[in-house]
Order: sequence, then C-alpha cells, then structure tokens
Amino acid sequence: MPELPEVETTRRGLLPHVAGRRVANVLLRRPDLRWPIPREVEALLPGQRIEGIRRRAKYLLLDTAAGSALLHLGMSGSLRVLPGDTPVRAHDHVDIALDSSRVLRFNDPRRFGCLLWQAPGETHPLLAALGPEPLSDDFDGDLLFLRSRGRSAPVKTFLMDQAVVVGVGNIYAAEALFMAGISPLRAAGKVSRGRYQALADAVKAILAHAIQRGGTTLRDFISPDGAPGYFEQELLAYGRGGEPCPRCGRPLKQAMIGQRASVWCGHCQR
DNA sequence: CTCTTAACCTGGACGC
DNA sequence: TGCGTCCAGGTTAAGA
Repeated sequence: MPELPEVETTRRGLLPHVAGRRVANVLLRRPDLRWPIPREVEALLPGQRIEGIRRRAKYLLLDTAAGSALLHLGMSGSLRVLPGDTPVRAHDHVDIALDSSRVLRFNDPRRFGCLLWQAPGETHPLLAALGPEPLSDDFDGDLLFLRSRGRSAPVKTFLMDQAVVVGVGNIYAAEALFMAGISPLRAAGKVSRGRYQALADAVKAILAHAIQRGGTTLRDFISPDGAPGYFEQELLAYGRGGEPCPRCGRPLKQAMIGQRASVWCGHCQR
C-alpha cells in the first residue's frame, strides 16, 4: 500500500495526537507481524512520553527517551488514532494506548509490516543501508547517474531500489518515469545524465504533490483520521494499461518488470 | 557486487 | 453460490 507520500501523510496525521502524549499501555494481539515484535516494545514503551514522530524512507519512528518504536506499514498496513473504546476489527494487531484515552491502532491484513525497536543513539540494521531521502538535497540526477553506471537492470527496478533512493514504490516509479519520458525497460546504466536530472526532478515533484494531496488511496489506504488520499485521480500511468496515453493518445503498454506490474507509453517514453 | 526469483500473507476480482 | 486462479501500494533471503 504505502509509498513515501502515504507514510508521510500518516506521520502528519498522527503527530498532533501523539506528540507529547504518554503511553498508557501496549497491547499486542499477536506476537509477530513480518518479524517477532521485540520485548522492548512491551517492556519499555509503557510510561514513556512520545517526543515526536520521524519518518525515514517508508519507516516511522515513535521517539521516546527509552528508545524508538520502528514501524513499517508493508503493503497493507495502516495506523489510526481512535477513541480508546473503539471495537476491534479483523487484523487490528497492535494497540498503543495513550494518556489521552485514545489509542494508536495498527491494522495490517497481510502482515508484511513490522514493529521493531531502536535503542537510543543506535541505527537499526534495516535503516543502515538506505539511500538518501528523495525530497532532500542529497538526492539529485547526478546521484542517479553515478550510481547507475554499469548496471543492467531496468531503470524502473533501479529507481525502486531503496539503497539507491528511498520512498519510491511501484506507483510513483511509474509516474516519475512517465513524466520524465524514460522507458521503464531501459537499462539503468544506459540512461544519460541529463535524463536522470529530469527523472530526479520528476520524483521530487510527484512525491511532493502526492503528499500535498494526502497520498494515493487505491484500495484501502487511510490517513490516521480516516480520510482517504486524493492523488489517485491524478495518476497518469499507473493502473491505466490499455488506456490512451495522456500525452499522445496511443494505448499505454502494460507488462511485468522486475515482477511488478508496469505501465508506460511506448511512444513518449524511450 | 549485481541480478533474478521465490517467499512472506490475506482479500478481492474474475472466470468457469 | 462456490471454487480455483491471479493479482495487489513492500521487502528480504537465497542462489546464480
């Protein structure tokens, strides 16, 4: 489900409800999601004051003096702030009850998400090898160009590699490549510096705009207050295989690239 | 290293 | 109505 804009939308939605609140209780309805939930979550989190929420790549970190809860929403996860007496629904796996009598509830049907722990001053191994944030000045066309030299994988696969740049998933990779006029099938190592500059600009523009629209809701993404995202209606390529290209009118192609459904225009994207 | 493939898991859409 | 198949926004692990 969530790429960077959806995770950032979640962060912004949670922040006013969570920052400064104290954790009253932690309830795990199952011991694991993608991985076992470490004992620190139950042992250390209760009683802590949540100082803030950070996002790194598609991860969220709930910061406390005792350490940080590290969350990933996987494909189907969502976090909501609800009244403490809200009835539990299927796949409500974790409750973090707050001293405001509300509860931060983690729902994840497919359980590809995770809840882990990062000790103060440490960097969790999952965060260690991540590439730069796409909306930061550390990310630009030169970085894509330099890191792609000698690589034969399709540029779409390269762009979705979280070690290259974080936050770009299947939706926004398709959109950015469409906007930049680059075929997703082209070998990453054969894209020019100038075209990578256009691609980096497209990534930044699309992610920033999607955040502004509250993310993309395809099936089930919801922000913490229950609102959907409104970017879906602006998607130009993703999910539109066979439809006319918005630029030239020819039918958009669809195929699997790196085991992910991909849509592009064979005329406008080279 | 880089690249490809399979796997994790559930639910919804679709075809018969 | 029911059942089988395929597909889904992510990521890791294993093997070549």
